[in-house]
Amino acid sequence: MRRQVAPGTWEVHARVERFVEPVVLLLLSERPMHGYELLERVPGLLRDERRLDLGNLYRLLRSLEEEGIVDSEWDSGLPGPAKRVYRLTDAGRALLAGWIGALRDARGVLDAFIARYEVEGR
Amino acid sequence: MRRQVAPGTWEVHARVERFVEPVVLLLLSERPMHGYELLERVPGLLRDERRLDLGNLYRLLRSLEEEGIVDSEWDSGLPGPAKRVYRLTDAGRALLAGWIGALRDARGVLDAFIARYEVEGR
DNA sequence: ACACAACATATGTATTTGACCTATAGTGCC
DNA sequence: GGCACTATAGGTCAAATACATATGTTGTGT
Repeated sequence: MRRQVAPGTWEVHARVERFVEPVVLLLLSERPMHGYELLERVPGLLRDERRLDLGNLYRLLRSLEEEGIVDSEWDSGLPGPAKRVYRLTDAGRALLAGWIGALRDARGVLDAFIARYEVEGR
Repeated sequence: MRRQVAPGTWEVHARVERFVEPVVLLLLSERPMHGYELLERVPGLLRDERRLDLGNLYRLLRSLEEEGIVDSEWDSGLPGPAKRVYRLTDAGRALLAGWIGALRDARGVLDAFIARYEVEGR
């Protein structure tokens, strides 16, 4: 999140808590997908602000399934090892809508913060 | 950060990790202040997205001082108990600048995410 | 047929961050 | 003196994230 690269220069990364969750939901809302494919596609929405941990991604998927936000089935039809394909449920779609509202709020907070910084002669 | 208030309705809060840090830095960049005053002013920039923990705020201030990002002195002149007044150092100003850049990036990530959600017919 | 890289899912554990709770002491007021 | 308020501080626990390792399958090259 932050580290001093030289005296007077900081490398800072600002990240939204649990942001992988809405990213996974959005991708699954576009079409069903298996974990490994999410692993490849999630970083596109995170924009290298954070590297995705594969262990935590698989854990997230299983806990979302326990909550009824996604469901899954094994797909052994296609080439390669069997994949567990996840799809968004109606509850998942509702949760995604909730996330969108929350993220809009967060953007408002950021806007206000940055604007206040810019007000002062800098 | 999220909880189901009714079937089909989620209450979600999206928060930037460690956001209290840049908020404290911005407030101290405007003028020196003591911890208890920050405790009152920080929530204005957080916009009730999160409640501020006083224990963690004091810990943050002391760790920022250890890193040379702020410095402090006791002020027993004014009415009321003695206060430790913090002011931003040059290193602190540099760190705040780093945070601003990071927060702009985070806002970009949010914009892209929300835009992608809106593209689909919803 | 075999080695090997890539695909795919999964578990274990440490560290960091944040939430919640309690402690302590000075000051102003009634 | 008792009480609310100001002010700083520490302890502890749960959640979130980072880092590391395990395990089996499939496709490709030789």
